[in-house]
Amino acid sequence: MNEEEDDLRPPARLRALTSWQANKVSTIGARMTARHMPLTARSDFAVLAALEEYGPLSQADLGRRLGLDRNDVSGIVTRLQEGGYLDRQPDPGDRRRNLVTVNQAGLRYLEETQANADKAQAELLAGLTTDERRQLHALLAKALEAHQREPA
Amino acid sequence: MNEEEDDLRPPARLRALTSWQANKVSTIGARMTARHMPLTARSDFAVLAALEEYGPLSQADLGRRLGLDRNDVSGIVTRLQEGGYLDRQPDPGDRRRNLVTVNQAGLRYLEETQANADKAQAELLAGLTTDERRQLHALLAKALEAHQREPA
DNA sequence: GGACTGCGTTGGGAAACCCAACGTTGTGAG
DNA sequence: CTCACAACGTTGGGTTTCCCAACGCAGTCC
Repeated sequence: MNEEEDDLRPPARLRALTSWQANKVSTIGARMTARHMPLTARSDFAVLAALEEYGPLSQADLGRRLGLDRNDVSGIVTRLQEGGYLDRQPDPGDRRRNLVTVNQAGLRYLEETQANADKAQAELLAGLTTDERRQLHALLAKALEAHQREPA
Repeated sequence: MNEEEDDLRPPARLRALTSWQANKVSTIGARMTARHMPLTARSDFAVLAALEEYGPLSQADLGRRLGLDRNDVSGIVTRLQEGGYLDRQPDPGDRRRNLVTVNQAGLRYLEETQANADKAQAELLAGLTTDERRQLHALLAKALEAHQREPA
């Protein structure tokens, strides 16, 4: 009967907006992610990846690197600390700061989360060839470059 | 002093994730949008665009077309109705449904929002050439196609 | 020493997403 | 014709992300 089964498409005005597309891709990515891990693991992943790559950081630096607000970083770090994945100690050289350091458990958790993220990623990009995935990645990276110095 | 000013980059593990990129692009898009209109106008735009393109729809159909939850559609439609942008009446043929119809004010509001969305879009994609924008749009569209039949 | 700034924390608001329940209304099977 | 079932709209709730504002404390620069 319904000769146009997949005519359930969003309106053209929406499909024309790249920002709407990006939002949809992001949402679907979150759904794929949620199938492999709790959503909070995304923030954990970001923080742990930053600590692994750049070494001990203050929470403010973490926020700047990840584009997160200070208060959100505070919450994430507290959660990770309570989970035993990192250590938080006042910086001896600047006692305003908390020096945040990953430990072994954190690195293990990071790898585990990376594996799950890769699975979600593969599902998200299922419709694209390897070349197309590379192109998409490059274009998104270039679009983001123009907004490096945004508020955070 | 700081020889690596733009070394404030997010960690490589994050930059490698297309889903993280898409999320960032989406967030920046929201920021650009917020500079031109209240954020709620995005949902308004989606609903009005669907009504304009497909004619009167039930709220459930709106949700399916836009990928929104029924309760969220309910709220948006209520807001738009209170703003005088659409009419909501029980479907005579199926009294479970609300038939939602755009009116003239709604169409005007749609065009106004479209103009603001275009401005935000231009700012979001400032770093890309026209060709790159086209490519990015096509790749995102293709990636989304593979997830047409998702939960909603 | 005093103004200024940065840090971490707390509290809060707005928006999107998702789930569960309820009463109402159609539909289809027995 | 009933009765079970499914769809609709509504309400309420929970979670996450992104912001903004304020506070007390610590460093910096004149």
